[in-house]
Amino acid sequence: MNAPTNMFRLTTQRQIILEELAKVRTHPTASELYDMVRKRLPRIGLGTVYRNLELMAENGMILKLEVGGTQKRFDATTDNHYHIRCTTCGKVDDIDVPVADSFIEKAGEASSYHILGHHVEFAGICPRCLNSRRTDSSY
Amino acid sequence: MNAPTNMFRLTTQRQIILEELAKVRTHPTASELYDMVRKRLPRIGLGTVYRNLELMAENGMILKLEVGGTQKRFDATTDNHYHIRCTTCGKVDDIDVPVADSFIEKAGEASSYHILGHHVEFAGICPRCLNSRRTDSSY
DNA sequence: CTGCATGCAAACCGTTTGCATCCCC
DNA sequence: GGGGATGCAAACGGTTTGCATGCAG
Repeated sequence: MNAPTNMFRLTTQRQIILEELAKVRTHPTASELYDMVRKRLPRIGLGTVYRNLELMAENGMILKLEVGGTQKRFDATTDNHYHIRCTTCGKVDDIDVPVADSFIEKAGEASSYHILGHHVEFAGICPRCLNSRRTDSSY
Repeated sequence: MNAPTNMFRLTTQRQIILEELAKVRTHPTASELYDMVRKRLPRIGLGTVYRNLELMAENGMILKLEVGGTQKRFDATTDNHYHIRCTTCGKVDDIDVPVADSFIEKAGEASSYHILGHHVEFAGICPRCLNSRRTDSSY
């Protein structure tokens, strides 16, 4: 048999979803991405976006971020890095805190699980939300 | 006015939900907890469980874990500690890796957010799932 | 021609909410 | 008696899925 053809086809939809995701640093949700993609492919279905994001995540082409909040978010940068989520507006940004690979080692010692990876999520309030909170004393 | 009465009443339902949650180390989902509570209060409604878990989380009596996976999980231990989630069966356990408070400091330097906290989640395969995988080479 | 991929819409599942009733203060 | 809490069921929002059609290889 020849070169494995089990790699999925790069259809127009897949290409554009990937392009739009790579364009932004904001880790959009599926429906945010849907809106972005729809500007270029008005007839695409939301199901197609979900299906392909799922597929690409399985293939390691993108990251599915299972962070807090109600919706899943997607990330075109696949190497491990940490995130910060605004507890007020829900936005998720990258944060430039060095990845602590030593964590994996410690986790291996501390647990009987077979460790696969780790993720750090900071919680905070983004500058924009901070600004609109001058009269609030709830933190 | 006298002592603030804005603390909610400790109804039977609330007490039992809290007790059942404190009993286990497994960070149950709302409906797992519902099943546990129902053994003692057969007529309790799922809505009541959700409502009270939400309330208790707001009051800092319990933790709402916004970890990966589709369902939220709850934790009666409120001090910061890290978790590990089995990517196969979805179970979430505590993991005894020391909390890196220095993270908060680094995050403050690295970001323009007002940092509130952080959470570390390890991913792995739990011993039980490892066992039922002898013939699998997918990792 | 054949099969994978798509668009569409309905189903699904976890969670939230409206409302009538209940119960504690 | 009054206000919060409950049980119940319906609504909700995000995600998944079934199916007929479309399109690339």
